[in-house]
Amino acid sequence: MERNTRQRSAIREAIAQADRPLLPQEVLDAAQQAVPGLGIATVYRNLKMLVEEGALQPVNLPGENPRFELVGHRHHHHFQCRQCQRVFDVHACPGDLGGLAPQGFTVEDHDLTLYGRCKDCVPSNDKPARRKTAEPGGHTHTHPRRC
Amino acid sequence: MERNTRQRSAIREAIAQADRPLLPQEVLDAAQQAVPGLGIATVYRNLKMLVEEGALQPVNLPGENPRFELVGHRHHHHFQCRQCQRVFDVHACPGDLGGLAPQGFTVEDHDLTLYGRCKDCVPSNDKPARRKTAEPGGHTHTHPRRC
DNA sequence: GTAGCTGCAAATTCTTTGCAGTTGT
DNA sequence: ACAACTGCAAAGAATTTGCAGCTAC
Repeated sequence: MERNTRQRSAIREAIAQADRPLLPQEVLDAAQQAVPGLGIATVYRNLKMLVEEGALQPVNLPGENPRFELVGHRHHHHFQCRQCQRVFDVHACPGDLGGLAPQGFTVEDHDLTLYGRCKDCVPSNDKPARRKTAEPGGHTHTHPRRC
Repeated sequence: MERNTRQRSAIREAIAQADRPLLPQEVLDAAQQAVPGLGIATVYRNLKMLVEEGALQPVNLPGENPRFELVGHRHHHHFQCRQCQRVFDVHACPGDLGGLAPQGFTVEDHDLTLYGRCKDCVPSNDKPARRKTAEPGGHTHTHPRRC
């Protein structure tokens, strides 16, 4: 049976409080406010459990490590700010994209990511809104051109 | 100055021959046909160089390790087969998506990934077309719902 | 009381880097 | 000749797993 530990509650709560998908490290930082001794392995284990039991859903963006958010947000996409690197939900969708694939291919689903500046990082503002996740050396950022 | 080694030629050639973006390991496998002793570190080093000099571009899909393809394909998107996991180019685009983001957000670019079955993996066929990249244990596959 | 959970440390996977030897030009 | 390049092995970063002790029920 599944238990209700301080750790699990703190992790679930950290994600519920956030207004955007969080990285495992961000979940750890937030949940440690409530449970100081909390370890990163426990965060990973609980994120996996919570996803499996349907409480959370992973948010995978191109070239980014997985983030996590509550389920219940129905089908939606994401926006990543090029300045502060944070990710936000976008509750809009271009609609049916079945016609875009080559002949003979069957399209079942799609993922869409928008890039630009978030409300807190208007183009003139050069300092990130809040913290900026340290840029891992190996990250090759794709900068897709305009359509 | 930049040199012309057997290794670099083999790597460039492997990618030029492929009809789809390749993972570093796939590049290694292909290039080793021409240069048996080739090491994976050399592949990574050359992929990085070739990207920096503008010969290659990285292809990042959600939750996937980076793949590489030749540049020159103008703005395009990608299709991943749910059966064989291979990735293909899609030379179509839904167009302007600037209207989808929340108030105050500025959209500069976008990434789109389609999921479904490729031509070789029609829905009735349960065996992957060719090789299937071993499924890394940690991979949380997002299965976005229909729009 | 005991199965489930936790923290720590070791293991994995993917990628990068240090180094000594090799090779284009 | 000599700087660029290569293979190997060690180092890194993100994530997973083994294990002995802890704790919710």
